[in-house]
Amino acid sequence: MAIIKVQKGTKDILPSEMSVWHFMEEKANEIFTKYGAKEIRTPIFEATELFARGVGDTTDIVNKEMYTFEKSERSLTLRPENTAGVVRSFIENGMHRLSAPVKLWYKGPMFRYERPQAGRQRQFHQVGIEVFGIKQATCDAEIILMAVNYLKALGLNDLSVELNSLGCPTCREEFKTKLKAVIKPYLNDLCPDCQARFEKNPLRLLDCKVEECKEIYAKPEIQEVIQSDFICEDCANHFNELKKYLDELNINYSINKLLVRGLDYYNRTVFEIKSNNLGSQNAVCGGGRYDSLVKNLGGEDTPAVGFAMGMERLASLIGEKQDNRTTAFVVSNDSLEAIKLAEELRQEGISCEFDLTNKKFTKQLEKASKVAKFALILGEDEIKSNQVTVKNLDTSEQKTVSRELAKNLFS
RNA sequence: GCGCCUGUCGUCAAGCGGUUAAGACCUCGGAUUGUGGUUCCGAUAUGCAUGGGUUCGAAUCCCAUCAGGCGCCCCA
Repeated sequence: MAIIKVQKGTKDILPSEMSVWHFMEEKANEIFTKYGAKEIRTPIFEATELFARGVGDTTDIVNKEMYTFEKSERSLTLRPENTAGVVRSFIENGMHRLSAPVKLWYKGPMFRYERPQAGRQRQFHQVGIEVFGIKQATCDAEIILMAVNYLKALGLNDLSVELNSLGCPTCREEFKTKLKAVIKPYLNDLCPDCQARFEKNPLRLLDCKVEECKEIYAKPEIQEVIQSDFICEDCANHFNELKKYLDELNINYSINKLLVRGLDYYNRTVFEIKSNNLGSQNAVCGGGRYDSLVKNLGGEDTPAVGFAMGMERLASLIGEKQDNRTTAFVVSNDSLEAIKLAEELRQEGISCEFDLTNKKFTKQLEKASKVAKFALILGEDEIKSNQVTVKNLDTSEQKTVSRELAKNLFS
């Protein structure tokens, strides 16, 4: 009979990898809590409309990557990202009445129907944070600080922060109009993708990888528009303030005018953190400001900033696997005494196993050396004298002591 | 959705049109019989992703499907 396999683009996270995942999750809790953030868990599926209105129905994520299904005449969708869900919860639970800022962090699985490749799956995990209620650039700075410090806490380096400002809807529209005007004469020479982008998302034209397109965008009159600081005075002030904070905080970053981000809700600050040790899917963190999303989803007008990180990508950078051996393994041919001793130790908080099949002594010791740090030898002599021999399986040192003292020897 | 590459035991693999489909690790059993991770024996693919072809003969060549990798698109 054919075996059933994991679905394309999904993966088991196996016991041998679990220490890395616990590490990422514990650090997230530890670091984000330091900044006053609280964890929130929202449902895996939401109304399809939430994502259409939230993420934006011109985006690829909504157009072709969602897992959508019908149930009882409702259209439901597995969340492709968690910002929309968190915003929904923020509105629904009246969190705008809480004292600002409201800082919410989350972790969990997301679903996108994409062609899998290295660093990209159909079910993947993100950790992220959303901060509501602050329009000042201090908040943008603090968000970036949180991201950088979290990555640092994971022991990651060789990362670069890229930053851009998209302006506000008003100045961005002006820029789009100008950009389209200079590019229009060359429209027929552009690649098919770019021709589609021209209407859909002109800002994305700029980072096309096709040579012919790059040549066109390199033309002086187009470069002039691209390099121009199109953003309005308010937006420019906001951006300058953010840069000042980052400079003072010694956070290295580079300005990337081509950094756009694919989700519709961003305005002003956008940023990405990339690793130089990944393949083409090298962004480990993406985020930015989204001042109109809460209002667009029916809430009070509330500014917000957030980011999300891909945990599989982080895990592949952390890499190292930790020792997940059981602490102790009871070696004894008296199963009853063995199970009793093992249970005593578990009550003391020590992880402990013993041989359930009552194999020969040498086999049990061999087994112990494979799965545990210490062997607890419990033979006839030890049982009689209420003692146990504790053997360190790495150093081969051993000591016979009373049962009460045995638990102090594991370290 | 598009382009290129790959698919042999749980894992890493040899194999290049005719072999009993190497080898290593892991796992399991045994020897040494209260001291393991060293050593020594032994077990483990009637099968080469799946389905079709070509051939006297296919893991080896061809086609399709599926899966994986890499790149594009997009994104974490």
